[in-house]
Amino acid sequence: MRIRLKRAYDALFRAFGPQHWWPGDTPFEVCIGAILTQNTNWTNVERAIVNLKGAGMLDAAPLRKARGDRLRRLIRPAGYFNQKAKRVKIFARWFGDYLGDSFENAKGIATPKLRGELLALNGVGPETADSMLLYAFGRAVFVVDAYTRRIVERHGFIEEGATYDEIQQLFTSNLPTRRKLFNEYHALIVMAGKHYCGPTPRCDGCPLRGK
DNA sequence: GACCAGGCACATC
DNA sequence: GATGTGCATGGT
Repeated sequence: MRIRLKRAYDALFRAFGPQHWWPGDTPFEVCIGAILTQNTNWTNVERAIVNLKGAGMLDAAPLRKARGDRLRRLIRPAGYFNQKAKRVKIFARWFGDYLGDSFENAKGIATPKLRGELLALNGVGPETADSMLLYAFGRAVFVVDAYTRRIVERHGFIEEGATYDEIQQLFTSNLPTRRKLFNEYHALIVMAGKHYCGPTPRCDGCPLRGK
């Protein structure tokens, strides 16, 4: 399995090249993007982020102060705007209360502890927490999303119906624990998912065939 | 018009 | 513990 996962990575990297993820200017923006992209197309999220940025609202303090109706209007294109407006506010509050509005203050906190804190927030589940940990906090955590599940199930890396934790362990226990590797691998999986491994498979030309 | 997109919380059994 | 449902926009 170790060698299969490495071969799959190499094939994806050859096919797509470096992805330079996460698409976001600041760690805080990455966290907000992680919430906004829940079950939603990224292009819709981008509109919401542009709106927030234009309103000077892509920071913890203004988000905490923002009126609900204003916030909902700004993030509307990302869908589920009622839920997501609450979740973004909750995250911004936690970011101030727990981290004093600075990612620097997370430096001394062990990754499992930090993950637990994130998971305790309403609106932050395993994928959102792990995306934040990897792409905003710089921790070596493997992100499992819908594409990851489809790909590892279809290509027989794991049995169908595996849990989030099991899929995550498939990667973390068979790859060196490197932040940059986890970062790139997840980004490449999303690319493969978009191009070849959607709900209806388009396996012709998929770099993972036979891997 | 159906289906899909980088989930999550909550109710119910 | 497993399963079902609501949440909502914009592209194909």
